[in-house]
Amino acid sequence: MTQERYNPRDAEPRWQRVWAERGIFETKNDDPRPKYYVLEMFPYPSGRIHIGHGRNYVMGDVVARFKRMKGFNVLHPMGWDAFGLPAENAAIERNSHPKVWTYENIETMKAQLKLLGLSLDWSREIATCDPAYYAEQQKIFVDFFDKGLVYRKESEVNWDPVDNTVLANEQVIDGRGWRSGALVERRKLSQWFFRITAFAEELLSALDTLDRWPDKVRLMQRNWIGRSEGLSLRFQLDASTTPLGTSEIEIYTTRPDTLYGASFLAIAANHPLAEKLAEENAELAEFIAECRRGGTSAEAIETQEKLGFDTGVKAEHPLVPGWFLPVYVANFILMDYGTGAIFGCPAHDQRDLDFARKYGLPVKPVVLPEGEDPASFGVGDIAYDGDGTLFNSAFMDGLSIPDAKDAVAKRLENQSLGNAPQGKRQVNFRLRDWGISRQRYWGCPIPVIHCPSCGPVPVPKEDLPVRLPEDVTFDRPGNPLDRHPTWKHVACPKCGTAAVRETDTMDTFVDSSWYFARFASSAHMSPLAKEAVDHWLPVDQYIGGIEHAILHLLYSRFFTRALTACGRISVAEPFAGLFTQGMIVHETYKDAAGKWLFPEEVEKRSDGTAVRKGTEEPVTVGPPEKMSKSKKNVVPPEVVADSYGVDCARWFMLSDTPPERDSEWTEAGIEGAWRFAQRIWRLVNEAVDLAGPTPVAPTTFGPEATAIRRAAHRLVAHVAEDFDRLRFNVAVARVHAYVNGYADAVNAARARAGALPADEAAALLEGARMLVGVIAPMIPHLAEECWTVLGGEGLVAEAPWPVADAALLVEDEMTLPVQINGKKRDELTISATASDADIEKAVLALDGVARALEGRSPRKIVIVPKRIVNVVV
RNA sequence: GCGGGCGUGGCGAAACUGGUAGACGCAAGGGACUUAAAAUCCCUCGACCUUGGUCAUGCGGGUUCGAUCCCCGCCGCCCGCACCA
Repeated sequence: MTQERYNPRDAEPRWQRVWAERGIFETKNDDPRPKYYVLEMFPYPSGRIHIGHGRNYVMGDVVARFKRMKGFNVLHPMGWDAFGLPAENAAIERNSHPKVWTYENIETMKAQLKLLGLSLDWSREIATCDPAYYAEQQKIFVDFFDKGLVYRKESEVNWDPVDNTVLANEQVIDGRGWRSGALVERRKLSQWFFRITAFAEELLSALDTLDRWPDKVRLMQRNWIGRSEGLSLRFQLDASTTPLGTSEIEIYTTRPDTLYGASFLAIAANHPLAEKLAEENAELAEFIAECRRGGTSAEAIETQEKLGFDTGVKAEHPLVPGWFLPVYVANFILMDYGTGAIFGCPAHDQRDLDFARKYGLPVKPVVLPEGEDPASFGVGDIAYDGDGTLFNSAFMDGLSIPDAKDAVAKRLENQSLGNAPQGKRQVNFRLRDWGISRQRYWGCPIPVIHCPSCGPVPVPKEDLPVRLPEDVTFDRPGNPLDRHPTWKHVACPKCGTAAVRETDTMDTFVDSSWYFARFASSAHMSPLAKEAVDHWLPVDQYIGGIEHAILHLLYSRFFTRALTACGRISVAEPFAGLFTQGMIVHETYKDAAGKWLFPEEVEKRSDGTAVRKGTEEPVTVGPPEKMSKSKKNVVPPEVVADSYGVDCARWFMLSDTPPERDSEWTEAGIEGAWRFAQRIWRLVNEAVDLAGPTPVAPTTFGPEATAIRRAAHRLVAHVAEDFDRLRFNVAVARVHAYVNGYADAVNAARARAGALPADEAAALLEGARMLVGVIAPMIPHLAEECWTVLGGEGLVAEAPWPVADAALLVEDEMTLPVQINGKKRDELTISATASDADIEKAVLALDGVARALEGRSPRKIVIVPKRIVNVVV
């Protein structure tokens, strides 16, 4: 018999060739079987792939292969999120072109991905930087424009005053530009926005329909959208303290009930009133300039020291005539949220309290926690934001918080300021419209022409795409499109006068907000063919990193709605099922000089120390971290493919760690996978050897054969369940457990004198076939090899999922743990159909129970069906 | 700062989300086979007490016949925060 080792270096490329030659992963849109769309978030072509990228794709591949076996017409495509900042950085650093760099990376990474043996339909491959792709995106932009979903407004960017360029948030390090080191400031720019807030309510409420999304992601989106019900309220300003023309400030609050606890008003540094006041007030102007220092990110703004500036303006309390509150400009108030102005109630808001303490403002509690004495209750360093009853609040005294909110809203709705109600109930969202303008070259051009007489005019669809010019240089900072000698100069499509193109390009999140719909059309179809999109969407299983939980997924949900609103598609939600996988981490290594080393440069000693391979030079081993090029803790797929084979890598990636958690890549782990692969290969060969040529199917099975069959059928049923729930680590554990039992059966069969009875031979072969079917989605190459040995028909990649016989899954006996007062004292094995009375009787007869009872009589016996018995004394 | 998550043996974890805590794997130790090694196979493997117990799921409380799971309060680590993708 062939007891050679399984050789992945021979088998893996061979099977990959067979799959490719037969085109079995190329999906037809007109296939009558039920559809299943599985998609992993497409990669940014950053250079080279490492095994850490692979986990995502391998998990998707298991799903794709499993669903194929289950009889679905599976769509499993791949593409490239190819626009973005790193290509421009590479262009600057190595004086190459972003396009050249990007396509070189795509070529490399595609070859690497192919090594993994993924069942991808490469015929639908896309790259977002392909004009064929972004042409459609520009059409979508024009559709959105026509539908009123695009508009222009001013918003702030990170400005590097030395390089005179806009910086991304990640390019701002500790408030300074990453190249120039200059202090970054916020600067206003006119930019394009998608009106995502038009769908805020729906994006929120539809989260309830996404029952195959992780709760945590839905919660994050809910909080991000941040619907709140509150009151918008206008404060009259003391005319003697304000410049002409400003007589009021409008604020938004979700806590109007605390209005009697107000001690100040605060407005954003870029609030129109602040800017107007600054014209007359040099000190304030200086303060505002100070506020503008630093980046635009919420993180930067909210972690900086809270500062305020008393403008001298006084605002009259709407409920207490003659009570004036000071108006501050504060660096933590965001112009983008609400009205860019708040009233501060220090007793019941921590940020307001910190501010009040800093500037010596009064702190007056108006909500009394239950059980506190109104005479003595005070607030120290911690604001009270809990439940309670209103006090110190005139007509609201004694009311609950919700009742007080209602009462004060009613009062202010009926109170006039100017000719309008002073207060208005208002639903507010934290979600802001999506700014898509980027002052960069390597992105999709925004198809707009700015005409001096017509204003911004969308480029007519027949003139699309607006192509990126390729003759650009990156020898100085700024956007090459803007300084290109000819590209932007065009005639206005409306009136023909000399006009200029928009030189901003789109946020790369736009590219990834519809790519999943692009895959629905095969290569020769139009890029967003409605029929195809409506057929394939939603994606049945989407897999990607948790870092995309909010932005990418929310933008994609918006796009689906906006495209539907434009009549381009009819889809409610883009992703019916979502799974967020963890990263692969690896130890890091540094040599004596502190330089990072690749894992293959390091030799680990049995005493736990490590040295540089082939030397005595000590190496410092660091804790496992996310695989990254910069720290060199990466394992390239080629290295694995050339040694253990990619099946072992796939098996290892699926083993042990739950897929949503980070998983550590270790040499020992991959060795374990190798041993297991060899073990399967040996067992399958041995089973074929023992059972001989395909035996006649027996009609009855003896106890040995039945035991083998029970285990196999149970394996099939359990693993199918595990795959459906994406619990790959549990599936792997089940396969291990099964193989342990199967090996025992093979050993027993071998030890048996004489020929193997036909029923056992048949059971062994069935057990092997089922095993191979079950592992096929996970380690497809080895499975094909085993399938051949077992005489399976065709390819296992195209074989149906094995069918588990329900009759073999039921147990006729059960073993119940027996507890006394919640501690396990004994076990009871009894017929699975035993009644509670039978169980009770049998339990009391147990030795362990009698011993534990020590003559006492049980007070109560809790019987949980098929689970446990607890005797309470 | 705000929002979200995670925490179980030496290590990765499992436990059908209220019912035997530690399945399965890795590492380690012992043994068999071998001239030897590799490979393979068998056994041991949370801690503490000499059977049987006691203690153990980050820490401290609570609810329950029973808590890794639910509630309250801490500690530590990770992710996101709108121009990284």
